[in-house]
Amino acid sequence: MTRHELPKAYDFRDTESRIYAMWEKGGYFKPHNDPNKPGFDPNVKPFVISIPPPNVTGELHLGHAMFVSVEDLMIRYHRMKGFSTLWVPGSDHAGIATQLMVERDLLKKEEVTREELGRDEFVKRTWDWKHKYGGIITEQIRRLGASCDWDRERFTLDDGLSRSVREAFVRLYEKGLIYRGPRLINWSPGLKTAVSDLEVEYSEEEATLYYFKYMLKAEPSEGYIPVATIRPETILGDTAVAVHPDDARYKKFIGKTAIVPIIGREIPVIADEYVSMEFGTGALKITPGHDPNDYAIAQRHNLPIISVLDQAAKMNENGGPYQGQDRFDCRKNLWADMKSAGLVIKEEKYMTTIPRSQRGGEIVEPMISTQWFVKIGPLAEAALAAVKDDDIKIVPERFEKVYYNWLENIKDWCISRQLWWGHRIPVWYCPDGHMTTGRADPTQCGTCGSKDIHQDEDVLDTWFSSGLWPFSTLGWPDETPDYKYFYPTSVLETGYDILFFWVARMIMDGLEFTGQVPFRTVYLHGLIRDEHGRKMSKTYGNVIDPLIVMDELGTDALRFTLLVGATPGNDMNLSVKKVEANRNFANKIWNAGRFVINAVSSVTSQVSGTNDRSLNTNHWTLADSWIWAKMQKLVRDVERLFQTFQYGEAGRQIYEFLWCDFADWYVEIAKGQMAKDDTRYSTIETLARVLDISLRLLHPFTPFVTEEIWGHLRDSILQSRITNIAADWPEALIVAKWPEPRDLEGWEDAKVADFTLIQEVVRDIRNLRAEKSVAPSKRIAATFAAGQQTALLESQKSVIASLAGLDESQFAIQTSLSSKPKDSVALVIGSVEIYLPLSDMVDLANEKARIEKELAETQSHIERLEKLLGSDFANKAPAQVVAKEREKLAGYKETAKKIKTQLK
RNA sequence: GGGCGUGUAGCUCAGUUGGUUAGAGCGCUACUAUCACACAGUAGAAGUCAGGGGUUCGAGUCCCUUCACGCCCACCA
Repeated sequence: MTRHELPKAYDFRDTESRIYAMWEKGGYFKPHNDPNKPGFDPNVKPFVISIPPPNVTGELHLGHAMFVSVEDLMIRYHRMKGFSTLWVPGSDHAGIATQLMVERDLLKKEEVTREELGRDEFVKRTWDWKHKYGGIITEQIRRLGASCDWDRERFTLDDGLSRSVREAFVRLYEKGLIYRGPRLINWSPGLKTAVSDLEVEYSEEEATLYYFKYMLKAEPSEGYIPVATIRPETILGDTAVAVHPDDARYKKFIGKTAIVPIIGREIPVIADEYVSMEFGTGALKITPGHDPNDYAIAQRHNLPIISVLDQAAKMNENGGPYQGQDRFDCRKNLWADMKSAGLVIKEEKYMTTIPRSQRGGEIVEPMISTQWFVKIGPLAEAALAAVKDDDIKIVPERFEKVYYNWLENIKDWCISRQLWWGHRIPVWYCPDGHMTTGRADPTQCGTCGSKDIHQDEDVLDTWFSSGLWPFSTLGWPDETPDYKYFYPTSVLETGYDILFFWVARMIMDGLEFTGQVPFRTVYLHGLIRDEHGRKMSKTYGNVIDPLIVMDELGTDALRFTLLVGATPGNDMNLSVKKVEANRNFANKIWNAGRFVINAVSSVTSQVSGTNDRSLNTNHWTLADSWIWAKMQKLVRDVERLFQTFQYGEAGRQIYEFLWCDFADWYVEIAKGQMAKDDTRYSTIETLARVLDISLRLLHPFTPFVTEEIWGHLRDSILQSRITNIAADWPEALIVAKWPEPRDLEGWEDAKVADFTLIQEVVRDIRNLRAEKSVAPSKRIAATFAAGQQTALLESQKSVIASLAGLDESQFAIQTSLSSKPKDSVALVIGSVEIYLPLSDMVDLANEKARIEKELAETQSHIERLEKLLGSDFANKAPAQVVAKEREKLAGYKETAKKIKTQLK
């Protein structure tokens, strides 16, 4: 069978889609041990991740690329380790975001508002939108190489998940953990809905602090109380003026009556310790309808609550003459009127925190509104305990503190939203106001039997359904085979920015509804910023589009960059340059692979000693032993690093091994070894073995190029006459076995040390040649006086010759020399002296300077080490460490001695 | 106000049980179209590991402290 020549450069465009289709068609993304299929073995360990469901309306951004890279790495690693892996994909209906997008679209295309369409029609249109565009994001996630089980894909509004939501709501309701009532909540006037505390962002901004007079009733001699506010329009909703009980200035006013400016309403002056005497004027206007602190004070003093804003944040009927005005217009007008009335004291610029909507950025108003809440205390306690008791581990650990802090101070969760797109609250009201809920839609009031019932108009916060995600996607509340086998999931991986929004809520919900933690480990990745650490934003124009990056540089390059450039929990700065570097790495893998594959394919005749699948180290050259020892060390290190979630470091080490050890050194030496009959086949075997293992280790990072090359390697091996390669060769790398760390056999350290000396010799000669401007193609003669290393160097003569550009026919290695060869320059490495006949090309004076410089360097090392070894170090440091330093010292001393003889 | 993170080569960053010559990529300098790869190779220059103090035989790594930048949480009008 003839094979096509592999192209010189890796063509990821052609490869990626083909490979992905092959994986999907092969069914490799499915758990190999499926509880729904015959032959299921409950003893096989599952490894499960629920995808953080992207917004169904979303477009792929780097955050998605990050989580897919990390999660796919975890999944692929465990799949290769033999776990029955399941990665559940899906998307989130994203209430507000989606509704807004569809609204905008309708307005643009049909010039129609949702109110004009009506609720049913609007929801239908939104579903149409979802069916049309909902697949885009999942298609884009496939491009990243995500090995999700797409047959188990879920959507937070699909029938099954809607049933989970219903079940969860009813359970909480029945337990008394859900209640409805008027409370002060965050209101978004633009969206006309309540939002939760988490959806409000506070920004430090300059505002105006308005000082004015709160006039007192009765005799004018009693005067006024000065008060300051940032929001004058709320004066209209004041129901008290508060001062500190011990405040000498205002004590006399406590219990008196104040007059609300312009509208003339009478309100009491009260005393409350909350008021700070030092701050502002020391007196506080109390607007319980529009300020959380004032609300709390009003509760204590039984004050009435007056709302002055409507849903669009315009002044309502309590706004007196300002009714109908926008909140900011009212502020201006009211202040002007107060000025005319002589009530104004002064205005001051003031830095303060302004609450803004996370979506849209408009100023959020605290408002009294009737909403649904989850009594979160009991849930939070359990969630707190789960992490404290180590049932759940958070990586990196420092986020546990953040998590504790949030849960310890958590407030009830407002779960109702005045939207149309979402899970409608499953509660029905009769004309008498009785509430009825249930797992099925009721036909009559559960209290009075009235058939005249209507469902609550609100929908649930999107995060209510997201909180159930790890188990709702597996079939809960039914005890499905999937749920029983795959739940709890293994790792929850996401950005630290949604620790509260999502992770904490899943933990609370998981414990509440399933009685188990929803996952064992939380792995938090950082946020991606631009190359200078700035947030990526459209206004800055510094957004990197992962789709474009993948088009231009390949998916593997992007994935490797995100995985290797990041530390868990730390933000990462990304630049296209980095991705380019990793595109080069993919190409390096490709070409190293191409070399090995060609070598394997070149073996067309039966090789003796085949079918020996064990390693026969006796036939190995030094380089063979060295690369094998390095390889095994890498396998051990990668395993250790993976176990501790240090994926970046693992990736770096594989990169370094493949590029520096394997490609730069071993492959170069292999070229020579393959030219000789006695080492040809064992060299090809070693090349193939090392490449195979490297590709396996690298596969979770760069799945496409490794799969492609491995496939060619596999074919070439199965077709060649070399059969004694100890490896399993399944049909695809994605399901190949993860390399198991081997025990050390004892010879490794010595071989590595020997090879390191060869590397030093080669490097020093190359260095000298470069320094002396010897043409790289020129082969030069050499004489070695190698002392104890004579046998070693003699055995590596051709390796040294080819790598250092020596002429093997004029290359002598002796134990010692009676005299220094004439017209030569010398190098000294420990006890090895190297003479190169270059003196015709060099200035002898310079040459002397070079040697003197080397001597000086060596002697400084000697001094340093002698000092070190003369100190307490020798007594107190571990013997091994001391011995290592002693060895070094001996080496330097040897070098110095030899150099000195040169100078004579 | 509380908590956390970061500060290592010109740039972007690694460096997890403290081991004595601090690494990578990019960029820079010189050389090389050699038969895996110029998306490459070889060689090189470049760092008082933010400052100070401490623990230790030994500190980029642990402790204290100062400075700079960033983030999160929090009800002071």
